[in-house]
Amino acid sequence: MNKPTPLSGFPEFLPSQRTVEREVIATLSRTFELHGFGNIETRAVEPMDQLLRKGDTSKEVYVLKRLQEQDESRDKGMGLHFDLTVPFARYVLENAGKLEFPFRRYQIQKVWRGERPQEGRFREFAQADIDIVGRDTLPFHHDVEVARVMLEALGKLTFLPGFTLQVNNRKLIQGFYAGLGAPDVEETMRLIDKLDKMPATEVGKLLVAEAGLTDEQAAKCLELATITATDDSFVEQVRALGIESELLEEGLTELATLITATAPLNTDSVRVVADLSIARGLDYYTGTVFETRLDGYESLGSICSGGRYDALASDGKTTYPGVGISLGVSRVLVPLVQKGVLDGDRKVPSTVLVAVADEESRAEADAAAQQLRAHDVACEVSPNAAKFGKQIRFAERRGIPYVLFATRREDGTEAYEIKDIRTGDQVPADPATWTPADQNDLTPQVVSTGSTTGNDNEEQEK
RNA sequence: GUGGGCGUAGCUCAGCUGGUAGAGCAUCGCGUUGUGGUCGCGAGGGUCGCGGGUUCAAGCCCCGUCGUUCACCCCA
Repeated sequence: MNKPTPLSGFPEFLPSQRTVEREVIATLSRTFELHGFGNIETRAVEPMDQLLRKGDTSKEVYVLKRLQEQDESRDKGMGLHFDLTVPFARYVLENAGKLEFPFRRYQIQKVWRGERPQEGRFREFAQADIDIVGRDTLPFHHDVEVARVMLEALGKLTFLPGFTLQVNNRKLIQGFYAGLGAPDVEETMRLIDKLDKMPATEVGKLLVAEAGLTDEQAAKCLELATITATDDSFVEQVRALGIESELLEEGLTELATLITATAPLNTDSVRVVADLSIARGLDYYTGTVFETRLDGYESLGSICSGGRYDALASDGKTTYPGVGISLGVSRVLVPLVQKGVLDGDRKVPSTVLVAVADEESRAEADAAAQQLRAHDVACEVSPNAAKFGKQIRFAERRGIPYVLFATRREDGTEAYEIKDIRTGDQVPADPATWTPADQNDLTPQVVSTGSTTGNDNEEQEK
């Protein structure tokens, strides 16, 4: 068989690299649970009509089909989910009678999109979502809550570069555009969303040409989008533009509340900023919207996004409003791991390699290994009785920090010595009780090599 | 889906206007006969992505194809 070529857009990790991903997932899960979010996992597949509702024809869905399918018209069709929000909405409706509202859950799963892969952009990738959904109503303080929870989680991922959480509010910008007299608020928003990819002057031309704005109106929209603030000072800046509408006021109040409430969570590595250029394309968001940039890796785009959707799900009688935010686990990790910035410190979980002096004594080595495992020290027994130098090198290659040797005392009784191959220190040890001095040696650890600043400087110039 | 770049050893790459396939790192062995890493010496490893064409001769030129990558689109 020929060597298989890797499939682009379907990233896979080596065992040591997987350490990084597992650590991130464990940290996220623990933080979410500390805030009372329960975990669910939904099936990989949804009916096509669920996936394509909201007339979103641009979504590239992977369709599921049986190989021997005879009658295609019989099956209404299934596709792999392209996010975790649509399946969650369906899940809420399906289990509405059994869930406690407001219902909060986290979900860390793979999703699939039939797009052309690029850096940080894949066809199969993992995301971590938290959402809170209410029945009929959901107070605004939950918008603040999801932001706080995600900020706390990101802050715990200390081996990653810093984050900037950018917040805006759809009511604010829609109210502004409407108050301005924009004929097509949706289109205006969609074009404003392009500001991170396109110069403001270009967007201005499009606003006139495609959204039907006058030059003055377009200028006001662009001016609004330049406003950023780390506190509620943006309110005055918006008012200074002289536009008034009820919706705008509502948005200003909400955004100010959120920024003020999350400001105390700012640290060196995690920042919250009101950024009025954030719009989030044409989506189901109705209020708060989030995007997140990773310091030094701005070209990845937003690595953690979400917001408020007043009609996450509806069964016709009851409407379920929600607010949530989703971290692109693969988007963050795959580029950093592939660049070698992040990795695990070993290729195997073992803390100890039990050396084998000769095949006759393998049983003793196995017994010593079991004594280590009995008190949770991961270990493996050398696969062969090669020269000890070879066995030490075997451990070193795998990143196993300790090697256990059986020795024979003068009186003929068996004793053990354990060697820390990083320092060369070798001391007597009892496999029944030995544990490493450093607790971190018990499990593989994430190591951050190289710079955490990334290499986006060239791209930042334009 | 549209347009550009690139496919040579496990990895990173060199290979001039066509003339017998190379380097560094990694791997393995020996020096060093049961405690590694340094150093020295040596060895193994290739359908040059695949198919066709031009030529006395193709890694190199031409056509096709597949893979990959970047940009657009869209987004985690």
